[in-house]
Amino acid sequence: MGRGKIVIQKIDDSTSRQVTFSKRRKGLIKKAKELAILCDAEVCLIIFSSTDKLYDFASSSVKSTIERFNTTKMEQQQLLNPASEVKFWQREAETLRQELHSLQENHRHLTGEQLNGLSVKELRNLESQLEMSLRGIRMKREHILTNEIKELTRKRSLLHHENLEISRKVQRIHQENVELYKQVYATSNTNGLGHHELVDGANESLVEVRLQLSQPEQSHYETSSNS
Amino acid sequence: MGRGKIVIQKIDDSTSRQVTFSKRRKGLIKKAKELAILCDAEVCLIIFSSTDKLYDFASSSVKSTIERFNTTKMEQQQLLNPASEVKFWQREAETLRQELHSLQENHRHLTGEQLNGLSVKELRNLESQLEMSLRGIRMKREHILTNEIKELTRKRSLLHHENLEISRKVQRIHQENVELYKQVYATSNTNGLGHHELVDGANESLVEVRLQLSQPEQSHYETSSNS
DNA sequence: ATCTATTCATAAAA
DNA sequence: TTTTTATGAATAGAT
Repeated sequence: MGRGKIVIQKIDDSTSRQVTFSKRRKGLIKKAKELAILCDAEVCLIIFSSTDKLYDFASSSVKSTIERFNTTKMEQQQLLNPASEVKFWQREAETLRQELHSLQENHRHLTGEQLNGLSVKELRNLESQLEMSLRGIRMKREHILTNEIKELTRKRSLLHHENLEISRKVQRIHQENVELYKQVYATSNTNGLGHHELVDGANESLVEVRLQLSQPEQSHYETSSNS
Repeated sequence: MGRGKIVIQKIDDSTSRQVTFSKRRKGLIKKAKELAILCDAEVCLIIFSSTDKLYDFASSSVKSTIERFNTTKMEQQQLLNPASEVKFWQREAETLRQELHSLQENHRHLTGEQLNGLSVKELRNLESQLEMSLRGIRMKREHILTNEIKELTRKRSLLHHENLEISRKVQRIHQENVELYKQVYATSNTNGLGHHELVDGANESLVEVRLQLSQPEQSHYETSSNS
């Protein structure tokens, strides 16, 4: 009941996990209260958050409900002790066996083996179950990819700025070289060196500097790092 | 969430109370499970029905959660003991004082005294709160009246049948009287009694019998018993 | 914390 | 109990 269906599995993002915990805890306690009042029941709810914080609710009191629980369990055991402990474990085993069986069957259905004897409705349910799982997996994947893309975009922008900075520096250095050349040309115009050779030399060093500085910090991602 | 809004108060009809208990218990346990999984929390739920039947759920186990609860409470007390027990009770008192205050204010609002300083939205909420209460009370009253009407209808029908039965009996007696008269008339046609007088006498006794039998068992309701 | 578009839970009836 | 259906509630995601 929200903007979209969700898959029931641990929420990865700790912030939204916290928010959901807050909301659902409130809802759960409200419903526990309502059950107690509407149906005249004794209800007790104990919740430990993932950060070990304790929340509880009890229609009478936690202490008395726990005591009643213990008493009831004791009585059940006493009723059991005389002779029928075997019966209890037989029933327990039967329950577990049934659960196991239905789970095995469900597993066979999910993997697509042994689909015989399923009605159209059951097949539809199966389909939606698989679609839900797929959706959960895809959401997770997309979430990871989105994060990676964000990170790459951030790095790209950083590199871009760095490059601009360096271009400016190189421009300045080039300008300085040109100035230097002019000075040298002006003061030693009579020696054997040609005008063009000196200018070409300045341009070469400029190119070298640009190539050296254009490869800062390698991305730690395995994807291509062309920006 | 159902075919109609309901008021949160003990359900009178034991059958629907049972049905609601069944459904809501299931829903509550489902939500407890979801909270545990989604938010990685430890959740434990203990429910005693109004017929003392025990239902429980725990994300790990009831026993371990109760132990953790006790441990946590102990620690809280130990942290409290050294010097700050006073603080605890101060906070407790402050909380209670605030609850009391807000309840008093709400009471004044509900009774219509002191409505100053309330926004339009708050007044709308107040209205709907009162409407809810009214609805609850009216539903209760109508339920009682419906039951009374049912009961009265049942009694009326009973009385009707009884009356029919008696009418038949009276008819029979009347017939017998007529037969008797005929016999008497036939065997002693010469005495001084007139024909009409005897027939009238039979009719009178018929009327008397009907009146006597038409008022069986008084209704135990305080309402008028005209059927 | 507040707002809504959605999904979910469930009251009533069968 | 369980299923069905119409509706009110809870809440996921966005703000």
